[in-house]
Amino acid sequence: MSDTKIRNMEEFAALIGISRPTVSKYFQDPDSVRQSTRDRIETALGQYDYRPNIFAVNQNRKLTNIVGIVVPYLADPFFAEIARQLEQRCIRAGFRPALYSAHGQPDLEVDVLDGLRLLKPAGVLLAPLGRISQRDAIKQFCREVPTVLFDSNMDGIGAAFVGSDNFSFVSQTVDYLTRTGEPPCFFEMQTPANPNANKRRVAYLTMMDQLGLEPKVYSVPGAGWAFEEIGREGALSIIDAGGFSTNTVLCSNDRLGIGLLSACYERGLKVGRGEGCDLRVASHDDHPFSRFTCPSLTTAAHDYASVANHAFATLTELIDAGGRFDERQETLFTPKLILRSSA
Amino acid sequence: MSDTKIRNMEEFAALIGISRPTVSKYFQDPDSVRQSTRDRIETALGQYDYRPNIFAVNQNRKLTNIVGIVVPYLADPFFAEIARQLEQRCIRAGFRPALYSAHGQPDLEVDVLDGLRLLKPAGVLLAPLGRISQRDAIKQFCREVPTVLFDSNMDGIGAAFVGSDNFSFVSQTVDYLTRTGEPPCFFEMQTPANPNANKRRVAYLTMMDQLGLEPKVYSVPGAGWAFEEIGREGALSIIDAGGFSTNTVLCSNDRLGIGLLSACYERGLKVGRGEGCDLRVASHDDHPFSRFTCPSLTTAAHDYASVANHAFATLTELIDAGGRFDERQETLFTPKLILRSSA
DNA sequence: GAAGAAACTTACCGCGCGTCAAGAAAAATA
DNA sequence: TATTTTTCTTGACGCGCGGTAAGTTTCTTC
Repeated sequence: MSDTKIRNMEEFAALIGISRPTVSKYFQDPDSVRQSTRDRIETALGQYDYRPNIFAVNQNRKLTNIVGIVVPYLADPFFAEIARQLEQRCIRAGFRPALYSAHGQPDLEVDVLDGLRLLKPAGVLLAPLGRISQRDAIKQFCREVPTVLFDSNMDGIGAAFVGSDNFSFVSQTVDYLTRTGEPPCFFEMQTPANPNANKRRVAYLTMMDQLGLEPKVYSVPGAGWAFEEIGREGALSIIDAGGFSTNTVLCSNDRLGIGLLSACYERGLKVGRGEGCDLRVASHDDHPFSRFTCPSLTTAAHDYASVANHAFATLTELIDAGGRFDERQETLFTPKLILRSSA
Repeated sequence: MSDTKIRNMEEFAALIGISRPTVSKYFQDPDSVRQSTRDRIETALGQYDYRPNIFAVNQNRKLTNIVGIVVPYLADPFFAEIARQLEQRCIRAGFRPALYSAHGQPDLEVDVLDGLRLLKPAGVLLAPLGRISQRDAIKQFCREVPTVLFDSNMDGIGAAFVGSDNFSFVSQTVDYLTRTGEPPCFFEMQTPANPNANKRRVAYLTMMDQLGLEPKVYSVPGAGWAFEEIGREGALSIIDAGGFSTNTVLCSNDRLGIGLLSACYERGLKVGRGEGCDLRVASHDDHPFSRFTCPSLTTAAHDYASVANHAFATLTELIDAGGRFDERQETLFTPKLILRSSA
């Protein structure tokens, strides 16, 4: 590696005796130049430390090779995990991923999108906050930037949506629980941040109705993203007020479930499906930590890999199609029931 | 909000009857123009949807207002949390945070830094992978870009380091555990990814030596970032081989501890400090979920807020100082013992 | 070897903004 | 009002690259 400082493409081209336009062509598509010149450029790249100036490159492009990834709350391991998978797919496909979190705040979500728009990204993978999102701002953004929504759907917004089938989540867990013991009551947040929670409650009510069973929903107070704490506090109240109506609790999501397990432990309730257990607890999402809870959490798992794969594949399709689909696509993946020890 | 599309600063300036250089000055420092012109510009900004082109702006700057934040593994809630706090401080201070994860891979860490260098960031907050980092590449990066390391120190690299005092972590937990029961054995990974783990082991050995007690270290096999799984598997082996040498286990970090708790539960060992408990378990970090484990985990907590505050403050100092300190600064914050039910 | 195709070179403009110098206008001070 | 100071305008250049047109060289193909 030579120490010669190269200031721009002109200098780099001169150094290896090739014209700048040819070098420029190479950087946009290495296959677009003759093999021999490609070799010369690439050996030079090994010798000298030159890479095109990102800002200059992107200034003249209608679109950059940046792909935005926006999640509602990155400190939630579910989103961290899905973001991780999306990022790696972007990198492998030659895009530059730019990862953002709305930190649970609708105004920050808009700020993030505003900032992202300036980057002229080739496309954006967006998991919106949901219910509290500033709908119009997001809609406007999606009109201007090729966007695929994931995890949380918003009617008519974005060129496509990729997520998991909330009804299937609940139908599988309810089915399993009713087959193997008392029918479940449903444990959720009063004011859930995203629409999946509502769909899950509706699915629960529908399933119970279909089975001819009496539904019972516990909506515990609390807002924000501290789900475990909300679940824990809510469960403590319920337990202290006499407990749940059945010995089987189905949580809207794993993080609430983790809080519930914590409350049960604190109150000396034994959770599980074996002899001498007081409560069965099941949940949804397959949160990265749900297999390490005590007891390990029976849950229905997102197909993380498929969601990430398909979301990214849909985005590249969308980009190739010029940023527009004739029809909005919606893809739901079927979750998978994971039996562990809690139910 | 008018629908007139504004293509550049020239048009925007013309529209409000101000010269482009003046508008440019405004965007670099709103206070640098007369109040009356500032008002005219800002009312226009409310009416029309114009913002300077990021790429064009940054092309002519030696440094941008981008602050890079790099963590070794974003799906680890500890890093997600600290990254979240750093990001918000950047935003509040008017920087554009750019968040990256090395996904646990040293080569990706180098790629991330290479990509970051092209962005000409004002500064970078870097938590390196540690032991497996490509030291020379990181050193070179730090020479070129004002960088503050956090969480994981690397001798002589970066202008400053901000982290937690590993010795204090361990001295507090060991002290507490020995005062209140049997002295602890130490539970760790064989090949820890980052240097904090080694410091904690050394601190344990030192403390035990000072107290005149016999140390006992369990180094369980495993590499990578699936700490819970590694802790769980390792603990299962130990338990099945006859158990720990004392009834008190001190884990190198909370994620290993979570795995250990999971193993204990599975084998029917009751963890806690009360009557009828088989094992006391304590740990370090105050992982976001450690208060929801069963039982809740006694641990020593990072002072997240102080680390984030001071790391960011140090970076702004560094930037103001032109990217160089006379002397490398190291700041360690004292962790805080958090007593919960596991020990 | 000639003809045609492919790949290259040279020369130039444009992108949107930072920045500077000179001069004009406005505001503050005397 | 006259003078100084501050702020603004005009005009121009440069940043590093994308892109194009016309001409030249190199590689195919028969």
